[in-house]
Amino acid sequence: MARTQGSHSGITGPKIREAALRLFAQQGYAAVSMRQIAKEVGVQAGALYNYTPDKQSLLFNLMETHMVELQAAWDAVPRADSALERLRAFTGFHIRFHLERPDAVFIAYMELRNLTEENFTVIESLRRDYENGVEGILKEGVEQEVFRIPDTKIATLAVIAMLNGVNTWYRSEGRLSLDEVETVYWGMVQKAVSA
Amino acid sequence: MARTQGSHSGITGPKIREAALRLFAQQGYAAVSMRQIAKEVGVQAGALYNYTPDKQSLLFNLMETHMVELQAAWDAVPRADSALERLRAFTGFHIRFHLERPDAVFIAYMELRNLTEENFTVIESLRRDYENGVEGILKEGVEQEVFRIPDTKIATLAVIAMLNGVNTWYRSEGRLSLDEVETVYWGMVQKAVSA
DNA sequence: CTTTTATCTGAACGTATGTTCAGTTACGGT
DNA sequence: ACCGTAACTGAACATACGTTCAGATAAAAG
Repeated sequence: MARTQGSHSGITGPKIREAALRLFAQQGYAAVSMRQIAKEVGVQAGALYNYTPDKQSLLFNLMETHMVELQAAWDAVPRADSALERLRAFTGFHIRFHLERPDAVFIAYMELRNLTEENFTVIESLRRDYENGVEGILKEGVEQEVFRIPDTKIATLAVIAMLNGVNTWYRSEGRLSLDEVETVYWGMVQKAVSA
Repeated sequence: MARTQGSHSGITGPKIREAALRLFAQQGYAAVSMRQIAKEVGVQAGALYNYTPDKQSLLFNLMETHMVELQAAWDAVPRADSALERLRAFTGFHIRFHLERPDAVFIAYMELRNLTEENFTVIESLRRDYENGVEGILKEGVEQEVFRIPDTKIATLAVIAMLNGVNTWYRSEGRLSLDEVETVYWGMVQKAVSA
């Protein structure tokens, strides 16, 4: 047999990416085999190669898509009037965006070492772009003397690291609502950079 | 040939742990083979099994040692008088301890998913102990109204996440000295939890 | 010097890996 | 109704994996 009933090209591609995303996040890129992904999709391993040239491209594709979507989503957030308001908007955005995609976030941070050198360069560049956006807000706030931080680069990384931490513990059935989490974190971020 | 010249048991064991630590951190547990570790030590793969029952134990041993040492080192830091001073001491301690062992830190945070269920439980418990120590400081500060934070558990995780971020960017040849880094982070931590 | 023992080699075990490809099937277009 | 082709199978490829073990060797013990 070949080409099982009801199989359409438009459905297998996404299914592969979804399965790879979940499995890579759960077990790690190196620990997941192409056969494992194929099984999850309901297909033989060879069929995957109609959708990706190799395993590495599959990983890179997932990470690049995530980073591009992240940047696009942030660009789509209306630009607030003050640096303080922009930082608040960023805090909320970052938390929510990351909590909606725990697997992609996990992969984007943990599987960098499994990327080819060229692929790594691309992803790193996308990450730097995103970080620079945040640093821009901080710099502006420092100039206007609404923020006081000795080093905007470090502060940027510190804020992002702090916010990323949410993904390690937040559970939607948990004690706090998303709004509460956002409020708590905004309180800390705001104070941490305040003048 | 067997038992090459000058080989002593006291030297191969540590060499294996060092090689495994470095390789696991660089490439990930699943991506590193026993033969690769053996090559780094200058020995055949089979010889590793005189020092570890299997690959999993090697990983677990590294992680457990790291967590135990972390706790012991923090316990050895003299207890400061006020909650504020204790938090400052913790900030400095945590940054320095982690920067001295980037590989072990990386593994302890990234390879949890490659642990057996029982092994995972042990490591998680050790981590919780460490976190609880920090939360104790925050709780005390809140009671004495020197800190104001809506949720000490979240604040604990946020502070630790922020501090852990140092390891992703700090280079000893870089722009800032260790003391400067410590000062900058302490400034942010202090403000973030301040009343 | 002789014996014991810790340490390591080298080969082998069964299994799994990423990837390729000739062949097969079911769908889309005519 | 027929064909062309996109989509998939199933087997095969070379290579690598974790682990075991009989045998070899150098150091330690007597």
